[in-house]
Order: sequence, then C-alpha cells, then structure tokens
Amino acid sequence: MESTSTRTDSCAAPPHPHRRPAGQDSYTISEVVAFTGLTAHTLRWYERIGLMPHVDRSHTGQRRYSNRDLDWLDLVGKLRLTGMPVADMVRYAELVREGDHTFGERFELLETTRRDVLARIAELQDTLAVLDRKISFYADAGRLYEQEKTEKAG
Amino acid sequence: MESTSTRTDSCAAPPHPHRRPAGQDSYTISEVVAFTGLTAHTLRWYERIGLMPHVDRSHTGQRRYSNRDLDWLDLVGKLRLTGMPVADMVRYAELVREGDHTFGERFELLETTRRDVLARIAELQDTLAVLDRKISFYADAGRLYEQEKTEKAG
DNA sequence: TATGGCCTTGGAGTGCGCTCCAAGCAAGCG
DNA sequence: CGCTTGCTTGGAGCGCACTCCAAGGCCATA
Repeated sequence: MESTSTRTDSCAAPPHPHRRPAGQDSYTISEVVAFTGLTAHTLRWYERIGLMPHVDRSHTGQRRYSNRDLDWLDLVGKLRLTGMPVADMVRYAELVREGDHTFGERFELLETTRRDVLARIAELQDTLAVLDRKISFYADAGRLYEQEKTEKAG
Repeated sequence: MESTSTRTDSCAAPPHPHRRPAGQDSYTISEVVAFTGLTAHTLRWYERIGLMPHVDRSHTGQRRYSNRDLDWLDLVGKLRLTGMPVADMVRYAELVREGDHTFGERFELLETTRRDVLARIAELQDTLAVLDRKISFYADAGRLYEQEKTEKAG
C-alpha cells in the first residue's frame, strides 16, 4: 500500500474472517459493499476522485478488488472517522502512487493527522465532562420532581 | 437554560474573563462573534432555525445577547464538536422551551449523546493505534532510506 | 429466447451546515 | 448634509461527501 518497492507495509491490518488467501483474493463490488458498509456508488466515486489505487478488472470490465484494496479501504475508513477531508486522503493516495521518495511527506501528513486526532479526543473528553454534569443535574432534578409529586399526592 | 422555574442549571460553565456581571450582560452580535468564533450569519441562522432561545433586542431592534445566551452557545459548541446534527440540538432547545415536564426526555437525549461520544472516543483511539503503527513504520523506513543513501555515497 | 440479476458509465441531484448577498435602517462624526 | 459603521431581513448560493439516475452490457437459468 505505502510502498511500490519490495519493502511493503507489513503493519497493515488484523486478520479479517471473510478474506480469501493471497492469489484467490478477487472480490466483486457487492462483496466489498458487504465487507465495508460503503455503497457501490461510493466505491466507484472513490476511484473516480483518485482515492483508490488502480483496481483490477475482470475480462468483462467488472471491478475485482484485492486484499490490498480492502486494507486500503480500512485505512480510508479510519481516516474518515477522524474527520479528515477526502481531499487530504486523495493527497495521501497520490503520495503513495508517486513512490518511495514521498516517505517523508507521508510521515508528516500522518503526524499532523495524529495530532488532530489527539486534539479531537481531548475536545470530546471535555464535552463528556459537560454532559456528565448536565446528566447528573437532570438525574437529581428528576428525583426532586418525583418527590414533589408524591408530597402533593400524599 | 435548562429550566424555566426557579430551579435553574447551576452547573453551567466555568467563569469567562470577558463576561460582564449579571444585570449588565448585554452583548452586541459582533461581541458574541468575537467570544464564540461563530460568524454573525451563523448566529442569526441559529435563531432562525430555533436553536437559540429568544434573544433580547435593543430599542432599535438590534440583538442583545445575555450571559445566559453565551452559556447556551457554549453548550451548542460542545455538542457541535460531538458531531450531533443541528436538528437534534434544535430538538433539545424545543424541550427546554417546553418547560420542566420535559426533564425526562432531555435526560435521555443527553444520555444517548454521552454514549455516542464514548463510542466516538473509542473509534478515535482505534484510529490512533493505526496511525501510530504507520508512523513508526515510516520513521523506520526513513532511517533505512537515509542509511542506504549514506552507503551508496560512501 | 427471454427474464432477472449484477455490473458499467457520465452526469445530475441531495442534504447538511453554513455563507453570502442586496437592500435598507439607525447612530455617530466632520 | 453626506459618509461610514454596524446592524437588520429574506432568500439565494456554496462546498462537501455522497447518492442516485438513465441507459446499457454480460451472463446464468427457465
């Protein structure tokens, strides 16, 4: 994925149960839809905008995805969850296509993303604290409300 | 904010330096822009779609925001960071307007949001792990690359 | 042979969250 | 008075990330 040389990215992904072994890894678009949760429209759109490396075709011109493609889609899915714009992911894909001399730039892009993710987690934890305070306020208020009703009734 | 009764939400916010004391809390839209980072367009749009409680007006019809409004905007800002759709925030605002009998529903909405935020944090930490693996891969690859250059040169 | 299912394409459409525009009003200043 | 600044409004427009459409090809089964 990251490398066009023999030195490939061996740190890619944990094993997936539905995957076929190397050599027989040829999935139709609808299989990939089932695996990833993306729509076929989105998969084709990713290709159009340059977010996918070249995808193999059958003799009738239909897409045939490889394990490598699935790995890439996993990464894209993760990056998408961080809120990274698609344009930035396309940039990363371009760097991968350009070869090993872009290692440095890829490194920096990932580092920046990492910092963004850390900041995002911090923001969310901040928000969580606010939510927790509000939730316990409402829990207390709810108890008081129930109590008042009982007192009025009794 | 949460309550129309005397039992108000006392757990709202840490002190903000730029705020004026109760009684003199009357901010123009451009002041609120400076405080919140939102645009005036967005502030007016929030009002149009029902995301703001009623905002005071000056004798000439200009908006005058209160500390209470700023607290509300802080909360909205936090919820926005969680990715909560604006429509859901509008729903929450409606519940607040409807009065104390919606406490239960507000509680549930916040609880659901809390769970979403926890899930989101977990996703991001997952992504962080992937990024860290890739980053260390590129760090190693970069070192190897430098070494090769040196060997060729030497 | 025909019917259905799965796939192909370029291009148009959608929903969200803003973002901006045109036209106009009120206040302050030289 | 004219000019600038800051605000008002309804409605149109924009960018992103899809999402869908129309029209058609290939092929297996009845």
